[in-house]
Amino acid sequence: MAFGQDTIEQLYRELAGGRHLSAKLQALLEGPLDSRGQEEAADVSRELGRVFMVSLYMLKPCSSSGRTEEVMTRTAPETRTDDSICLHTSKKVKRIRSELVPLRNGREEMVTRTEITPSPYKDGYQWRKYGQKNIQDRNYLRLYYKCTFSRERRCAAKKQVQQQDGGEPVPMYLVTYLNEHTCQLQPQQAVPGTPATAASSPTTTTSRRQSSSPPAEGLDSTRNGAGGLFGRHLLLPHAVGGGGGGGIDEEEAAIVMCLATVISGGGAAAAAPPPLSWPSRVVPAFVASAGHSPSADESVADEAAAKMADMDYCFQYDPSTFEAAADHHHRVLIGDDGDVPRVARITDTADRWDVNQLCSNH
DNA sequence: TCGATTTGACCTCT
DNA sequence: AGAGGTCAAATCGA
Repeated sequence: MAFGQDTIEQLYRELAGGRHLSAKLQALLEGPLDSRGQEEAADVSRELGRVFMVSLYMLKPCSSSGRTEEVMTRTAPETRTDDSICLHTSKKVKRIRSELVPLRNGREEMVTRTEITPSPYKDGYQWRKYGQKNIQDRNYLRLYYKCTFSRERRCAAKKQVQQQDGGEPVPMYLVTYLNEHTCQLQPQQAVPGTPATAASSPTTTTSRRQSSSPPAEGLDSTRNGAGGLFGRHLLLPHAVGGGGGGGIDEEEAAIVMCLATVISGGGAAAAAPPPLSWPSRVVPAFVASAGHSPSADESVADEAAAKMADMDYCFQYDPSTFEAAADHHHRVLIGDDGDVPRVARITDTADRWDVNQLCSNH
């Protein structure tokens, strides 16, 4: 899953454009639809389809390339620990992830961290391999490790290493850490290019003989030297907060859901996976009803701000989406979080407020 | 001899 | 029944 800054910016532009198209389409559908309007709506619809295609295309190759410098997260709450992505972080997902994860063997364990890394052994702990398994639809075996001190110190820490498919030229590995170390050993500060020794400092135990299993080849970072070139580990923030992940299908469903919510204008915001982390606090500045100059409406602002703060859902804000929201008879809440402007679109429905956040993380 | 890895069998869940 | 995770005897190398 490779998302360079350029890719994210391009993706953002696509989605922002799609959001604008959605508003345009909605406006067309709300008015009388003559033949010319139908034609225009069809054009907009086709363009929307293109936005989906481009966005999905931009996301798709990332799931298999395994090289990224960007923070990613999974969105599906299921417990599989395969690689899967969504662009942004969900507080809700994080909460789910931080709970105990029931594994297939009936036990419950805590996923404490997930990494995509070219050097899965450079984590500063000593591990003992206790098994490997062929996983369905995977080209490489999944390797299972326990903390070397699992017996003598009853350390429950485990990790799973899964080489990612299509990791050419540099193989990438999804490393899932289960349970915290209770062996009281501090992880070694990995020094790029410096092979760690088990005697002097805790690190992953390396095989002393040639392995017969394919995934072991090149896995040892002290052998392939990957640590020096690729010492940067890629954290999946959902998992930093704890949690497992979803499969590729779930991932794609989540991505489509994200995109669909953007395009649709977000009536189902509360049910959709949130892309970006929401600011720690929202200070409402004013509420502007569409078509009117900003007016003080503190009760609405307070209510909306409270709702926003309780939600995980936000998108990056840009003027076009803001205008699109305003154009469609929604109130717009503008707040700020320190020096970062926050914008939300508020839909006043019969029995509740729907607040769709459009925020800036610039 | 000791400790780590390998690998087939077993267990549990879906 | 199949899949994922774990166990433990066999194996290997220092």
